[in-house]
Amino acid sequence: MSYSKNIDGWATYLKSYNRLSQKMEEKLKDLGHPQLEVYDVLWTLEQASECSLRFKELGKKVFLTRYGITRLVDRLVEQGLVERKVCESDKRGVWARLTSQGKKVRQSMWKDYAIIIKNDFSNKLTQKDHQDLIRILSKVWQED
Amino acid sequence: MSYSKNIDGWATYLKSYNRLSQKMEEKLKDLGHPQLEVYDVLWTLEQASECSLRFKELGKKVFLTRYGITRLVDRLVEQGLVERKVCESDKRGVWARLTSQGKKVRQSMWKDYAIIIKNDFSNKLTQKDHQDLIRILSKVWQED
DNA sequence: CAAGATTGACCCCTCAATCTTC
DNA sequence: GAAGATTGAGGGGTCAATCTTG
Repeated sequence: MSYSKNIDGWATYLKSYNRLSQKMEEKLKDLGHPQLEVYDVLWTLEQASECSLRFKELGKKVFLTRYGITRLVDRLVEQGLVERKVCESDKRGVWARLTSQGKKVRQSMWKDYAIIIKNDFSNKLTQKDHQDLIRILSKVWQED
Repeated sequence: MSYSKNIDGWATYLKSYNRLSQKMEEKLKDLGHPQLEVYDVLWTLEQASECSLRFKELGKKVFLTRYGITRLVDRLVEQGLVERKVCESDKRGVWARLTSQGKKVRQSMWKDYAIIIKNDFSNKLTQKDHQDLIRILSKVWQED
């Protein structure tokens, strides 16, 4: 993948992300934590009002495709990290709600995750690097 | 994920990559192409001397874990894109070699992939952005 | 019929166990 | 016994078909 300078940017982006995220996920797993996707769901719910979101909304906010949401949440329900509740005002919808157990698990993950992020990512960059990176990546992707 | 400025950098990196790569993969799929992982393997082989690599080497150069290599290559062999050959000097090893059909498929993918990269990534950044991005991301990850 | 979610079938990945060759 | 690769079982993603409610 080295046809031109512009392509090299993409190649570096692709490769650095995959290498780094794989390495970090491995560390989390070795510490007995769930995958990053689980963290993403738990954290997304915790940020929401009353720790609740409709499946539809949750699917949009999380990185996963909407296909996976039902089954992923099912697993979290089995583990007691999330509750589900049919929406009363529109019975087509379903709410997912973070349980107190779910909050504990997220906090426990964060304790290690934060250290990993700092060691493998943040501490390798200067403040200006961070600013530049955010500015540049925001150009190729904007929040919904 | 907004505990501090340093964490925000990671969060932006994570989210931008997942959103963008998902969108680009979708476009490739809609055009009837295989997944990016397949491109990665074909291109890695094409760059190698005589379009051949040992499985071990291929697994290291590609983003995937080594676990997936046997089965992924099996699929590519079934599709006639790759050949396999036992290594004569060390019969524990196996060589994977890109076929002419595999070259054609990679070129066909690249025709569309290059356009997608330019539209969704390269053209949104300045030359300096590209340089900065490569410089920054190289700090968090160095090639083997 | 549309929206939201679930299900079934299929595909692929993961990991540990295994096989062959060194 | 170690290195390189394969296999089987189980987990999980993907997509189309389906079900329910609006």
